[in-house]
Amino acid sequence: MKEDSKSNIPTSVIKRLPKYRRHLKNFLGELDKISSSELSKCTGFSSSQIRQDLSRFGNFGHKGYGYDVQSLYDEISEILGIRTRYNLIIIGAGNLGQALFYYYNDKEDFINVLGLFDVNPKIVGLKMKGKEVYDIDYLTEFLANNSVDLVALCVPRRAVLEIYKSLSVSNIKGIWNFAYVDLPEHDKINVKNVHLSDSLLTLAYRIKNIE
Amino acid sequence: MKEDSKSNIPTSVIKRLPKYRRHLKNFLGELDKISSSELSKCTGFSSSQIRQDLSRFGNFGHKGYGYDVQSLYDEISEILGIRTRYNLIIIGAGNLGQALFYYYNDKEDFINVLGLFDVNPKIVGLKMKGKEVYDIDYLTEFLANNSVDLVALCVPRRAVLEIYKSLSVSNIKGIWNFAYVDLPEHDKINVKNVHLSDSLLTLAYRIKNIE
DNA sequence: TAGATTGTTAATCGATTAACAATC
DNA sequence: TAGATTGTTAATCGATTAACAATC
Repeated sequence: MKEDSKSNIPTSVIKRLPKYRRHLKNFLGELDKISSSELSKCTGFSSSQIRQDLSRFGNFGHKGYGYDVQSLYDEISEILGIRTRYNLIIIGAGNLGQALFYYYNDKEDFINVLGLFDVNPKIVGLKMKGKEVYDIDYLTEFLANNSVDLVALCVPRRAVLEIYKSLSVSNIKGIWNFAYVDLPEHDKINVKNVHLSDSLLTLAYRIKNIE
Repeated sequence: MKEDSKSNIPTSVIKRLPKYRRHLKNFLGELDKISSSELSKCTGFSSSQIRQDLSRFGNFGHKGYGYDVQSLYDEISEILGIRTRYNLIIIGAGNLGQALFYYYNDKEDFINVLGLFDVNPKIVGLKMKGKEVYDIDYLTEFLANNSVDLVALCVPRRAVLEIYKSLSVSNIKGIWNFAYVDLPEHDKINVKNVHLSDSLLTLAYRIKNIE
């Protein structure tokens, strides 16, 4: 990694990295090497863009040869910071919270689900695949006594502010927010607002205007 | 709407429209008018950008006054194409499919959920809020006999290809795809790939690199 | 070696911001 | 009217693409 350029990587570049990684993952064990033009075919990004994106982080390729699939995969994983493990809690154990739970629990190496939180007495205390659903009232204490890195926030809009109060004074590093409100900026906590409804609206636009 | 510029609106502009609309919605009934600089404060986009975005679609503002909240909200809804109603089916009635169902069923005017589809015999035949969970084998027939506009695709990756075959020869207008594969381009069907995992990875990057 | 393909520089293209005349 | 704020043009900034020397 080029130390000096670390923090001025444009967001547009970062957003492409997961897609590179996803396709490389498909080729693991199948291909030894891949060229930027082959990677272009499956990702849809231009080969020129791919080469320029990658060269921001180092010289991963070999002239006249291409990129080693396994090591490029590893490098991108490293850049994304997912060769370490993050402890995650899921707040809101409704359908969306459970969907994320079943998707990430024991499936992705870099995610370790510590537990879920909810207000609903009917599900508080249940165990899902060995992980407990805690009462939301226990959140602050839990945050104080456990090393939580990431929070997936899957609660209704009206519940967000109260929960955010607890989160904002904790040591968590990031919030993956699915509630349909933009969470405010925070000095120490990175927030990723995922607004599913917004993506549906852009699809609606395309349906209407681009036939 | 400026007829001639309709189809060359950049994606970057379209992506901002849902956020404008969301904040305007919050102001409905509270405020009569809003200026681009007030809208800038709550959305985080610059007032200059807001004015330029909006002016692509028409002269919605009044000099020296600002924008009428209600009518700007209506105009943006019109631009996004959500003043008509779309018939939606949800394929895959697991946690994610159900989450979308409970969120959109009878809540958003522009979405009308016709039903859900699944392979699991345990849930096929169930009714959720009056809407049935159909057997996936019934999909092709259903598509032929009903006017389906939109499909939310919430099935595991391995099930996607088979389902896509049916969808690609139907009259649907759009696919909101949550499966972790990129669906191919299609002449008549707009595809919106929502890769939640990719957004988690970009959050991981920020946690590692931007403190 | 000859062919292939990277990494990088320069050129192009597009998107954002600044500024201000028009005008309510 | 005077103050406020739009819509639009021009300037700036950033991102993508094209081209090619370096070299495996």
